[in-house]
Amino acid sequence: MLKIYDTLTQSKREFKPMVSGKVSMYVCGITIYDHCHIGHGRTFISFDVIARYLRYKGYDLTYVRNITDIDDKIIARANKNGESSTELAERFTKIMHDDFASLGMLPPDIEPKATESIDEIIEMIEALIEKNFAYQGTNGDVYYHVPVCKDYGKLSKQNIEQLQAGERVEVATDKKNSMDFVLWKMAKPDEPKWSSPWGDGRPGWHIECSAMTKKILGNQFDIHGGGSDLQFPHHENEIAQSEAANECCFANTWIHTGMMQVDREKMSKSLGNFFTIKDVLSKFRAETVRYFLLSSHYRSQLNYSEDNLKSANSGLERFYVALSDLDLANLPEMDRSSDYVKRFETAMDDDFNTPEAIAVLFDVAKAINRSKDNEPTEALKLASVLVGLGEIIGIVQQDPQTFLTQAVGNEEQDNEKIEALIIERNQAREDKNWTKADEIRDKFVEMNIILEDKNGKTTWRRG
RNA sequence: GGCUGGGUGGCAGAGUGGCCAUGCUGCGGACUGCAACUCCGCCUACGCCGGUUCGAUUCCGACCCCAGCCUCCA
Repeated sequence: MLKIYDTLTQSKREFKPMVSGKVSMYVCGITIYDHCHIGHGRTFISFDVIARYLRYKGYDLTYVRNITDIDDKIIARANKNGESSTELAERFTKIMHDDFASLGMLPPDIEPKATESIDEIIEMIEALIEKNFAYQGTNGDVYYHVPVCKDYGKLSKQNIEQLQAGERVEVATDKKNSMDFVLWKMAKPDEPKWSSPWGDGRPGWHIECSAMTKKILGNQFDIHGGGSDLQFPHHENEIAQSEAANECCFANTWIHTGMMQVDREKMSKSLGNFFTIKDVLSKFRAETVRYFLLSSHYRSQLNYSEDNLKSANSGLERFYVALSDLDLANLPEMDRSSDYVKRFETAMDDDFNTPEAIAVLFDVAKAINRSKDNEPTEALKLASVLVGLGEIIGIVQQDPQTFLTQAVGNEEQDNEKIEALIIERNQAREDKNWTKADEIRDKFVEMNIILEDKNGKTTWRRG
């Protein structure tokens, strides 16, 4: 039985989709104007694993992840670069796709863009005005009037009075209430714009997600996710807009991921303490990064550090060392009734507990190592479990030798030279010239390469 | 100030009212020409103070500390 922690009710609840066997999931993607950093990677890898596991459980999943491709920051950056906001957004969308793919993420089923949903956005704003949840200010901007929403704050457990008490000084606007937020913003000269009943302009932040969920998944759907920093105000405002406009409950389960930290501080653009996915991939293998991101629970904060990445790499090597020397080409089907599989599923059923699930994989690896020499059939069966379970979370899918010998990040790939030196050393060993053999091995150490003499064969891997 | 989440062994990180987490590192042993890998074994834990209980790291209360949100944010 799958249980998911729901932010709205602050509890783990048994997951029951609205339509038996089908799941609709909407995840807030990014506002695209720059490179993605590893914090983005963390969130979307979490949802990648959630999507993979839902499918493994047999659900027919529709996974939607949007792109917000029009917003003040995009316009500002495009102006600075001397390109159009469309060009900027398209350029970085491509880069994002590459980055996400290199981390082993499967693409979402649908990836809607705000600029392709303007009609739906306008329709929803019209509905909100008609139902008296929104109004047009004297400057032409259209606002959502928060005090009209009687349960505003239910997701983030805030109430309006407290929020107003803590509000920061802001420039004068013609909002009726300081909590009111923009639905439609009038265009200034030379800004991108779409025509609307209120004048040429663009959608405010928040409304695009309400419009896109409705367009693609309907008024109500199973899962809505995103980073925990979106809980307030973004998701709170989505709820306010959608439930008012649709007169219907919005998402049934809310999933929020924990923030990546650097030196115990949130990684963010404004603090400048971020590492882009490309930065990290220049130093570590993509699979190591993925494993690192899954090695803590998706809801907890995760501290970025190179030591943690190195430790993650060592852990992953353990899996591949266990799999090496096995006839992986003839792997049997994974036996889903195996105890390991059951333990893995129990862990994942408990709010996608990947650290616990990975612990099961290490137990499988140990069992493989024990049986490798004397029970090859058993070892191969266990290997099928390791590879099969690894696939569900997107790790341990490479050829072991490839993983263990591939160059890391910026390292030079010089396998031929390595193989030649190994032959030279083995000749020395045959001649019982231990001094020379050890000298050659010292060279390898300098190259950060570890040799292993096993069963009369020498293999190597990068340390 | 309000609202959330959290404080576990050298590090990372799960979890549980009484029994092994797991990984990385370190130490001892087996294996090895020597190593490496692997296997076997070992080490130091549950922020602090009370309470409930036969028994609490796990439940309750107070306190201390950390992070996130309350501005754009994954």
